Amino acid sequence: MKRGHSVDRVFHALGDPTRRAILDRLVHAPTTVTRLAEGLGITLTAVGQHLQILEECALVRTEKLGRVRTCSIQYLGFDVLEQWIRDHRSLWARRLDRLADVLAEPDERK
Amino acid sequence: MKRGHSVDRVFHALGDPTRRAILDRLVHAPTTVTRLAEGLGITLTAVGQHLQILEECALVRTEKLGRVRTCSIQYLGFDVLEQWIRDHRSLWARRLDRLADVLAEPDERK
DNA sequence: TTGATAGTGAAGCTTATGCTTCACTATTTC
DNA sequence: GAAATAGTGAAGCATAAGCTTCACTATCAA
Repeated sequence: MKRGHSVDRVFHALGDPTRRAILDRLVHAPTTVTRLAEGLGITLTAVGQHLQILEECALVRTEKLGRVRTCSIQYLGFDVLEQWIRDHRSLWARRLDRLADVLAEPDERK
Repeated sequence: MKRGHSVDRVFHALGDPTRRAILDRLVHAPTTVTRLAEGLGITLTAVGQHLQILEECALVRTEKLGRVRTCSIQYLGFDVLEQWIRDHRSLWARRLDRLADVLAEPDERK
């Protein structure tokens, strides 16, 4: 599927438990592809596929030195996520305010 | 797929753009299944399926009165999401602190 | 009571997703 | 240089996800 917008990609990336497990791991310390694969009990290839997705939405950054690729968490993607929540919270709050206004209006019933 | 934990379900639910579109709609005001279907250009059935998922992870609450089901946003699910981010941020911060400690240590090189 | 309206349930279709295997390329290390 | 190590790429596979259609139920309205 074509994932256009960044919000879209971040949520899609985080929708998978294995990818969140990778982040759980990286949040403690950077690590290599092989170590991730060992910890998760999946192949190197599978990890590589997840990493690609995580990199595309700026949740992870990787760097290859020699033959070993080191992965670390990147907070850019998380910011997108937080912004989304903030936006929704503010709309939600505004709606509650409107509701409060209505309720606060003088009782016009007879 | 069996979705066990609530974090798991919330992220999975939010991973789909149509479901986020539903929330975008509901954050402004509660609405009915039919209206949602019209706005999204999909069938009532499809909306019903999405609603079930959104309800299961406490992102939406619905109530059927007569023959019409009214859907409204529910913030319980969002709390799970925010908590997850907070947890990761704090771990991330701790890691940066450790790094800072290391960097702050008196230079022992000769 | 007849007809329209609002939604539900089951089945099936198509595409996406997560994973594996196998072959292959770089790097180290002995 | 030979053997081990770290990772990549292409192909394929099973399952899941998102939809639709069609048949059906429940409610409201004339």
